[in-house]
Amino acid sequence: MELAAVSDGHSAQLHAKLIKTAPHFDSFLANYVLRAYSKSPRPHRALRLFLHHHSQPLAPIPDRFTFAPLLSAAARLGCADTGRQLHALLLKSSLFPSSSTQSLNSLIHFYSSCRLLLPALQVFDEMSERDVVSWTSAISAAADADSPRHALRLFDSMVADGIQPNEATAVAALRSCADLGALSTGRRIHRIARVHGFSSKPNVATSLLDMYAKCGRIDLAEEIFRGLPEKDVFAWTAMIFGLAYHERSREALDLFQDMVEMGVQPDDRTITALLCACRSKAWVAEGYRVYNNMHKFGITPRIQHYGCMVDLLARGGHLSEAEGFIRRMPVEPDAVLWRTLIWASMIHGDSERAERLMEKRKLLEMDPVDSGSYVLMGNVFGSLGKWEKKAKVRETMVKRRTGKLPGCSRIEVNGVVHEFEAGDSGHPEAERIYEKWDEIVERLRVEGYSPHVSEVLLDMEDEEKASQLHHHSEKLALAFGLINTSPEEEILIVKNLRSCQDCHSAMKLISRIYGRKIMVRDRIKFHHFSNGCCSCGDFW
DNA sequence: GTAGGGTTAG
Repeated sequence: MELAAVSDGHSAQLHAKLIKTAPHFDSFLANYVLRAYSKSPRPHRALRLFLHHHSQPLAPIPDRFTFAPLLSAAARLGCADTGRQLHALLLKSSLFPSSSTQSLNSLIHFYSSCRLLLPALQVFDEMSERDVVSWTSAISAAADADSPRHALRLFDSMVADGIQPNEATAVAALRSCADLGALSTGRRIHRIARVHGFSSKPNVATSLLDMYAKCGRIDLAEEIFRGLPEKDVFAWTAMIFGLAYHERSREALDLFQDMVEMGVQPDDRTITALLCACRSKAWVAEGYRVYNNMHKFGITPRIQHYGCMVDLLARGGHLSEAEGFIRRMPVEPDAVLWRTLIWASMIHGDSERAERLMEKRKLLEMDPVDSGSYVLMGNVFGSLGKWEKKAKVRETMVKRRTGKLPGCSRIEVNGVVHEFEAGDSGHPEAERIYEKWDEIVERLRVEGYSPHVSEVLLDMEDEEKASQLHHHSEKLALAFGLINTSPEEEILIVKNLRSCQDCHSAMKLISRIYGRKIMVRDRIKFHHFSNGCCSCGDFW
């Protein structure tokens, strides 16, 4: 009875009483309380109780059930140092290395929660015995740390090791497939889930729905959605996002109406999905309507909602309105938000505004590790013909060694995901890919295509600019796809940035010349290219 | 009496 109260985490008196009676506390009871605290709204109480025990002469002895709740509390609190100390304590304890699998599983999860992928994988690598939770924790860690290819490699190793995936494994692996656009791998996981009978569990079904939508099969996503007997906010939101991603904005907004009529309470992500639907069609009035109605659902706008609104206004050319919107919003704008407006200013030909915002906002100081700001600044200076300034930005970027990839494209062929960067020559088939692209360029030229050299904001000759454009990552991925897929197959390319003008024009023509259906998923929407046209109607 | 798990502005 009393312990049930502890699990609510609200009973301070009971906590004090438990601490006083510590000498009578055996390990079983102590672990029970630690577990209850770690799951409560105040997980730090678990850590405090453990520390208290540690200083007692008759303290309960830590056993194989003790570390998991502590590490889980440290993970929830994001206490990296506390978790590291627990790690050290665990290694020193008599529990290690025997009967430590569960504790080490929690340790993997702890490192992953603190965004420390390498230590998480190191713990996993050094484990003498791994169960399904160890594998799943490692796969989730990789998936969370933007290493979806690594996550899928781990998934394959797990299956090869004869460990059966469960629901949690499927969810983590499906998220990686969704990230990568790895449709055939996603389908394989769907089959596994069906065989094991958990494909209709709400969390798995939502992951499947999301995976199909992000892998270009919105039809299969809808099929799963329709088949769900109970649709919760996760399922509705994932479906609305999917429709928005595929530019079926009207249906996305209508689906939201259905959701509300069904009595399902939207959350802040549902609103984000709606705003994305409005943005992709440049529906300013609809966007404002969604934004102004948020409070009716008890939802306070957050930076992502402001971000969508600014993008909606700025991309539609309402630059001053977007800037005013940023100045009036009650939260501090971040680098992403300023970049959105600066980028839109540049593409709408207002490079002066772009430069003013950039310099005034000290963009590079806001987020010095994200290469996005450097690339954008370089582009703005390029558009103004300020080559020295552009060179200087580039120099700073190299000096600071910013980690993130500026642009890459991925394509799955025969169940394997291939990744390309601009000008990439690292792929084993690089030579064939470049030859293929030369052939494509020749056919494009016959059809009257000329490269959009004005898009290359570098101080160089047109010929060199054309060569730069030709080696954009999505073109390399496409050339690879054309070589390695059969003519009736639809090609899906996943890009981490927005589409560029030249690639967009080229994709349209290639879809006609080669008679292929090509899908490009960029940062914000799907482009379905077919017979010389794109579903986005050339607005993005 | 164990650990991990669905949608998320660019």
